[in-house]
Amino acid sequence: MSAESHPVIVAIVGATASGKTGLSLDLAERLGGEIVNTDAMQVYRGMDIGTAKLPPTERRGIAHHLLDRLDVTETATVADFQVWAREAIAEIRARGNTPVLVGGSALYTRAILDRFEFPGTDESVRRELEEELARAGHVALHQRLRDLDAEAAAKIPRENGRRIVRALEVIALTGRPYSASLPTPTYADPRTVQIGVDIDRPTLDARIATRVRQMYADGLVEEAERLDLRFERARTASRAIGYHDAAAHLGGEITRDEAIARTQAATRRFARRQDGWFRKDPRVSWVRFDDPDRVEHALREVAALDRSQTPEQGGPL
RNA sequence: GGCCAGGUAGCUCAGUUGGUACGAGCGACCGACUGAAAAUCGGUAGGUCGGCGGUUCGACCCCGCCCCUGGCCA
Repeated sequence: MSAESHPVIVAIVGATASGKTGLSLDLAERLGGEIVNTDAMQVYRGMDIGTAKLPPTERRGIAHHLLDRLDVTETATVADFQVWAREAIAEIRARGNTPVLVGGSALYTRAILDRFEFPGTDESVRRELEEELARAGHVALHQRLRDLDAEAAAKIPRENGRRIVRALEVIALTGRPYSASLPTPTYADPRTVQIGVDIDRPTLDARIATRVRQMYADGLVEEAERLDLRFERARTASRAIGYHDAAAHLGGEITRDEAIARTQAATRRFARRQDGWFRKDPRVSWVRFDDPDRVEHALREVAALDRSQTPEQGGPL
């Protein structure tokens, strides 16, 4: 297949509950697309209600990739996801279909779309640093980082133990300084378009409130009980919003209403953070969540890119 | 109706032995972000300290009355 006929990569971004899913299905239908999940938590099998995973019956016969890939006891990582997603995109394009990425994990999306390389990891190095963090505290570790890599230390807050540990890990592994800031966004494949779903906060907050209540009606508490996401056995999956609140209610620590309120608040905060990520990316084209012509607008963006790119510029990933 | 406890930031509560609140957590708002990212972390804005009178140089803290909340007794 020649480069110029390679379908454009489309990514739908935006806050949770903004309406990304519906738009992505419409676009996939119109473009001959397949969906690639870019949500860090929907990769887990069994985490359905709490992650608002689209049930198979509602997928309109469109292929969905990178859902249900891991057991909750496994650790999801951006680096793995980057590889999987790029493989999926290449396969979809090889079939002549358009990859439509959908999800709210901004770092995942950037890692897939942009030139973005991860320096590697080592379990024992990491564990040692984490133990040291717990033992000596973040001030001591930050001091050490400053001795080894003053530039990284200046960019990573002293209080952020997590990022300090990662910086020290990379330095230990590569012997080189750690780049503590994000690279200038550059698409790995120029034939990429990002569509953001724009929604006002009062409406978004109302949707989040409704969604969480619906999750409880649909059996989130039972799902949480079934999955048993204790941190010791589900290091990453246990961090998903909603499950610990449901578990706390299950354990009688808080009422159902308190659990719902907490999850709604956490989801709101999450949505704000997501929005911040996508808003500052100038490459995103925004469509209003309630614009009757949003699908047409999005299609126009894709078509515009198709026209403007020459074959030489648009190589496959 | 009587007694007790309490009314301090949007919420839950600290606190001042009378000298114009170091308030805290949560929330809200803004921001950072390269292998857990639905994570991790930083910053900012919010208070006539229930109301009205009194005592005092000065009261959120003392006195009186009133209103509200919870509990107990009738």
